[in-house]
Amino acid sequence: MSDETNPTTISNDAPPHRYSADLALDLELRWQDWWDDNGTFEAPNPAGPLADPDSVAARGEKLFVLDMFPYPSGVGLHVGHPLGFIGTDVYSRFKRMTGHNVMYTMGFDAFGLPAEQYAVQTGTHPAITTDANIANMRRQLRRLGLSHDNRRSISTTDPEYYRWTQWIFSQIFNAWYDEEQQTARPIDELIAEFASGTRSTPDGRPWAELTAGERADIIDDRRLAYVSEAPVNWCPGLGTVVANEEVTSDGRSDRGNYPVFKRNMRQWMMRITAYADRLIDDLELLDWTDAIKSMQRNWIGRSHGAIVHFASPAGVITVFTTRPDTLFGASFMVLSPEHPLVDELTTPEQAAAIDEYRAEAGGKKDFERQDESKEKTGVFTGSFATNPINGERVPVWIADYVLMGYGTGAIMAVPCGDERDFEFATKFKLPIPAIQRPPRAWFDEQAIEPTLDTSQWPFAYVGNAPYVQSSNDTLDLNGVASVADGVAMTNAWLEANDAGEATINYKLRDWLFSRQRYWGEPFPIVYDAEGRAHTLPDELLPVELPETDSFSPRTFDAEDKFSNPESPLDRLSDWVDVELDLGEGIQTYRRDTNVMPQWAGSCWYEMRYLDPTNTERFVDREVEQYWMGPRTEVRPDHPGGVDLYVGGVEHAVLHLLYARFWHKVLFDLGHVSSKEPYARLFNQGYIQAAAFKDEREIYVEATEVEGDDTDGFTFNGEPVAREWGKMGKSLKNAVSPDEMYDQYGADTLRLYEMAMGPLDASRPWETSDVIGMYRFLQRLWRNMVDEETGACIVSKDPADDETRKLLHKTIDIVRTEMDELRFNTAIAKLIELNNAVTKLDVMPREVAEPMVKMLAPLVPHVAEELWRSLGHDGTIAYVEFPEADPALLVDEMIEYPVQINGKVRGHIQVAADADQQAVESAALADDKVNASLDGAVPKKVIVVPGRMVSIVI
RNA sequence: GCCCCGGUAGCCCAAUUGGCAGAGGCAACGGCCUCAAAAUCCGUCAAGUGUCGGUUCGAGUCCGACCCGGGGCACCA
Repeated sequence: MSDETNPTTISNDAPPHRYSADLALDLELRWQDWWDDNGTFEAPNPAGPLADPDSVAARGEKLFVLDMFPYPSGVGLHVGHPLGFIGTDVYSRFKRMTGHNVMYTMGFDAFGLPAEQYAVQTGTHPAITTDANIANMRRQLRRLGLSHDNRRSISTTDPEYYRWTQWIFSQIFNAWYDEEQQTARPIDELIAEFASGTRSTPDGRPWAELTAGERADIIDDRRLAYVSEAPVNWCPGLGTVVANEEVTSDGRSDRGNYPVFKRNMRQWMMRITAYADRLIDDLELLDWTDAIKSMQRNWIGRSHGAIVHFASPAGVITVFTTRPDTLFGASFMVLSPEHPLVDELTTPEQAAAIDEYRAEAGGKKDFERQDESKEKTGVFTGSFATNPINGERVPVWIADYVLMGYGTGAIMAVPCGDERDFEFATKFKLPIPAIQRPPRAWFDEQAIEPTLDTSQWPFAYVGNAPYVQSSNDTLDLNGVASVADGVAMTNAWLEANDAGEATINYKLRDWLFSRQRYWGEPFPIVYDAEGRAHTLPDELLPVELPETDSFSPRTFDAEDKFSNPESPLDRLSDWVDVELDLGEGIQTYRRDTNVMPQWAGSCWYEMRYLDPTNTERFVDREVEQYWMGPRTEVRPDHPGGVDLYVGGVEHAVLHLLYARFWHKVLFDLGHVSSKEPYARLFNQGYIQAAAFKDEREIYVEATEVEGDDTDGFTFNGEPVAREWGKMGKSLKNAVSPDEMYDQYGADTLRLYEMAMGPLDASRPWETSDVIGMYRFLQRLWRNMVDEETGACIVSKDPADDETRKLLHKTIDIVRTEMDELRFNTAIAKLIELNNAVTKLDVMPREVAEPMVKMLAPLVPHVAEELWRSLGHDGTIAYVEFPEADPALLVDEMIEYPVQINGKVRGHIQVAADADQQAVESAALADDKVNASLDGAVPKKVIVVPGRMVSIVI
């Protein structure tokens, strides 16, 4: 952009004290320094190293405002990133002015793949690039004027931080889940129960008779963090395993988009499934959007049902079903091709077909098998099982529509009531006995006569309907009114006959917690000569990430699913082998060479903000209680946690689920008083931006595109197509905040981002719109400061009544809107007030002072400057926010619109305290109304007090 | 296919939750200033609320069906 067309470039004759980008730059940098020098935004703690109890008392009610933990990216910020940060800053500043002690800071989630991949490419140690990226991001954020308590900023990569991440891991490792008490407990208590005999061992032998190894096996099986040989997601392209939550629905890694394969491997797992019920049930206590809650419920996937045992030549086959009441209709069984009983069930005649099918299924990725549109396939094993409810002999098949990873990996097929089973039965000519009589309407819809001959049915009937052919000697469902009753009766029968029982099944799997990478937290684990895992004692933490030049895991051809992970730490034998005394005398141990996933550091970071320098504990108890303790005055079952958590919706089932899980473990073990980390969650929208593709479908630099909607867009004279997408490098449509600072200053950028729409809505970025907010600040400035001399020009004369009323109405609305995070409407009201004052000859001080206070949260730099200009010392940050005088909010006269049959036909002025009869009389006396009535007699007159009059004729 | 959001002037967005469709900003147009222009300033214009139907004295708002856009889930037994 050339200087001639830059709207903010001040020409030579511009007044010296006009609010310009240069002036904004000057005062913004000055105030940012001032805030830092004076520790303006340091929040006092009630106890611990940052204790300042007097100040805590003086500040008022506590409030913890939190942004989602940012990753310090190497490419820097674009204007889409700070949307939420500006929102939390405005809110924090507002709350400080309304009597709150606000906890507000920001740290960096700095472990992870991008820094490591960059290190591999450039040979620079990830610690160096990470530090540089953090420094750059701190600079960009500081330039925005965010009111962070900088003493509390942390990085997950700092050994003083990950020391406590490792400590928490040790706590989880040394804990087990007591299903009866529904709580995690220290593992020592489990050992004590076994030792004392209050809990019997799995095989019943006394604890004292077990070998050390047998005892350890029993204990290790119960830990909340455990090593297991289980199917995991192996990603050769990344050279590491990844969690279920990190695999996209098309079977690729969410980072890097590489294929992911199911492989059995020995890996660390976290027993998050123990918390499945509490993670669902406690959603009730949270002030989160229904969208996020339903995503979490969906991911955990709790379904109530029953397991049913079918006898077979290979032993009992257990299935999970949500409809045990349909057991009479189970006419065959289907096992997943991977089911362990398949070999034994397969008859010699069927062996070849089964082998072929299993080889084929095994060669497919999960997502290929889950393609719903594809036709059902399967092979008969040759064996039959026995349906326990009616003794029928049912054929056992295998098919890839049954997944080993859900339920028991085997189903009872009820083709008349399940569409998948119906398709399968139809294709393979298996019997489809009817066990419900569908309603007449259902047959009418299919345009067939009602019949129980299922060969006439086009598909399965799913729903509530009377049972038929559903009885044996001891159970009769025929005539039972509802599915719920049928289920209950069948469950009772199953239990009475040892054929199954009611149960709950979850989609959620345990969390795969180890990664074969370099740039992450090392595990605080060593293995003894028998290969048994031990936690290191707390005094040996942190286990620092060893120095090396070779940060890369061995990666493989992305499709090479038979490759094996090789962690970078494996290669560091000096580090791996370690001599320690863990109570058995000095011995040689081998360190665990995995690192933790990136999510580990973000599972508890908000608590470290509270007490960042504490060397005794991850957070002081009293400090945690103060900032995050349950607020029963808000609601009796308040779970505690952060008061306002702002971030994007993309972490719905990753970070938010993992962090809740860790927090609950810490709660159970008595380390924190809050049972949830984030009491209120607000999902901010995204800033989208136009992106342009040329005819080769390649994105072109958006800033260099010319043209508009109606005439079409061109790039270098060639036509290009517009689309909307998330702002970013890949779409070549990023706008850097630095550009905005140069052109307008940070206050204008802040104001624009807050004014362009509600915080939770996604909206397109329009650089050309930013100038509106800049003009507003310019007008505001001009109303208070002489553009020639820089002198304050507000008048000490009182405001006229009308202006005063407008001021108080504005105060009233702005207070409410800011409290509700509706900054866009608050800004509109402030502009309206300023526009009204602009029309006056002078700005009265009576308006100027409250106006500056109201603007202080939004545009803090210019507000501080004007506050000084108005003759005040110090900062405006803790000045009390204006309160409206209720007497000035009511008008003496009210204008009522008068409707006749729904159309506005006139207006009347009535005293505000007039009763309904008086309003009605005034309406009927109005000339225009009478003219419209034209002699007609009103049938009805409706007076809505304070609103309108409606006449029906 | 299922579950969430959202659809209001050319554009971004308001509308006290059933009460006069407009608060604010951009753009456009006109004017002041200027030799001229930019910037600033002053003023003006603009949609009947995605579609169809219903409830009501009165519907952007409530109900029903559908269309479009964004997000999430999906052979989960």
